[in-house]
Amino acid sequence: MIDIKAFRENPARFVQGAKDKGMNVDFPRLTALDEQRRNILTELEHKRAEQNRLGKESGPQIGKLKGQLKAMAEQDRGAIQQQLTALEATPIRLKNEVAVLERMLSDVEPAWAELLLTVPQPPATDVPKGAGSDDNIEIRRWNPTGFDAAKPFATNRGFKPRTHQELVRSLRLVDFERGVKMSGTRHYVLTGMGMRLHQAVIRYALDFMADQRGFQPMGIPVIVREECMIGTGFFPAGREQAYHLEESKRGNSHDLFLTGTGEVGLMGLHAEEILSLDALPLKYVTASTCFRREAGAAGKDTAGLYRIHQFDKVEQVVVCRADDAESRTWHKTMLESVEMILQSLELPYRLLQCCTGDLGVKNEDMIDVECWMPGRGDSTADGVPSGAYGETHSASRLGDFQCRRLNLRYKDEGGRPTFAYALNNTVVASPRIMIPLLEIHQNADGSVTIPAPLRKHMGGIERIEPG
RNA sequence: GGACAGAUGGCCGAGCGGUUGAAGGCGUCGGUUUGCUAAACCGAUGUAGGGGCUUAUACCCCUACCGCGGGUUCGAAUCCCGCUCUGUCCGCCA
Repeated sequence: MIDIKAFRENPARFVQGAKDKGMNVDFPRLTALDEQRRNILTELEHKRAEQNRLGKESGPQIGKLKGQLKAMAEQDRGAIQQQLTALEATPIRLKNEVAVLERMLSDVEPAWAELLLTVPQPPATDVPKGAGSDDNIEIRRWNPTGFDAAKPFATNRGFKPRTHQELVRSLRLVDFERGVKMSGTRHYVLTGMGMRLHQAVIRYALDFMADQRGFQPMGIPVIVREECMIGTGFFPAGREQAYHLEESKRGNSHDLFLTGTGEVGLMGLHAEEILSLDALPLKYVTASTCFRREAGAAGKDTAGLYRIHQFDKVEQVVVCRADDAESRTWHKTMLESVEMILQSLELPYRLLQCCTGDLGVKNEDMIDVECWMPGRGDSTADGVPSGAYGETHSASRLGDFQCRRLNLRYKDEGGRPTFAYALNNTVVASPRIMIPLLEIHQNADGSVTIPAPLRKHMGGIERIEPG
């Protein structure tokens, strides 16, 4: 959520920000509602102040007179009753006026709040402008020794690559048919060494973050209340992306939602809290199952492990002081962890600075990491895929957008409660990462070499052999 | 699933329908005293919104907040209704 005060002072910044992100927000309506709301509020507060003043002045008198009235004989009550009526006239008038204003407020307030939630965080000033992912700017590439992703796989390795779909079938790592039988399209079953490879990479990433990078490992709920989804900025915009458990229809108090990323659980942890300065920065890492409906992605990446409804992800999150420079430093540090892991797995990758049009509602700066996947891309004349980079990671800086919604604050040096800044970044998401893992490390004989760091999590084997 | 009990500030814990943003205690911060520490004493110590003043802090004023939402009343932490949450006991259970 944006700061409404910042919006009043400089609406142009938010209007431009939404425009650069390619998002439509009814700003004139927001301005109008905000003004109405403020005017009503001001008047209401004046009336209430008057009420309070009278309550102290004439209130006790009224009470005394009412007491006298009770103790009196019928015929003597007239004079006192008159006094009472006079004393009560103004408070009763105020009461009615307040009621009218309150009704007016309840007309504008909900619409105002709802609209405010839809205003996106403006992109950081140095984020390149652009319409969509085609305008993202490559920052750098990395290749393992002996492999150059700029050249075809066959040139690098001396044989034609199999796609991950072919590999998981011949190596019996994934059973798509039974996955679909049980749960429908975009579902799958990990089998045998497929499950072990999946577990190995998740476990390796979590351990790496905990042991080498000082992040606190957490196990968090993946079933959460709506407040968590709104607080982390996934709702209302992404409502269609989340699985919805309609518990209220079964007589329970709250509906629940399956989270699409561990970020929701990690950020929800300290919602509604005021942290002490020395508690920061929070550095959390979690491994959690993620659920995505992939609404609106019909027909896209339908085959294979690329786009699926359920997967596991190791996610890192940092909550730090409201300081732009500090947030940028953490952004680099988090990405460095990702690069260390990808390099240790010997996967070619590149970093992309996302342009304004590719940002979401909640982030002001985002860098995507794409791994080279030999089985992706258009097929060449001989029917072999050309290979292409595919997104495997995403690292976002959110400013205070998320913490503002979550009401997550800390006491700054001067003791003032301040909304913290938040960042999040994929450490590794599997099975998607298994695509480059299998495709890059495949051998001419159809086997796949397991990168050294994963072997101890796979019973010590070095290769997955066909058959 | 059944039966009870409860929800008040950073924490514990009082609170008659009006003078209670809320006693008392603890904690924290500042000060005094003191070889140091400790103790003692004095003072301060919630959040949000709006306004004033200001270059900006500071400061001043107003409003709201005693789980949440309604209601009664001239006036609600206090009375009434609904909801949520927490705890305890019993049952069931991976």
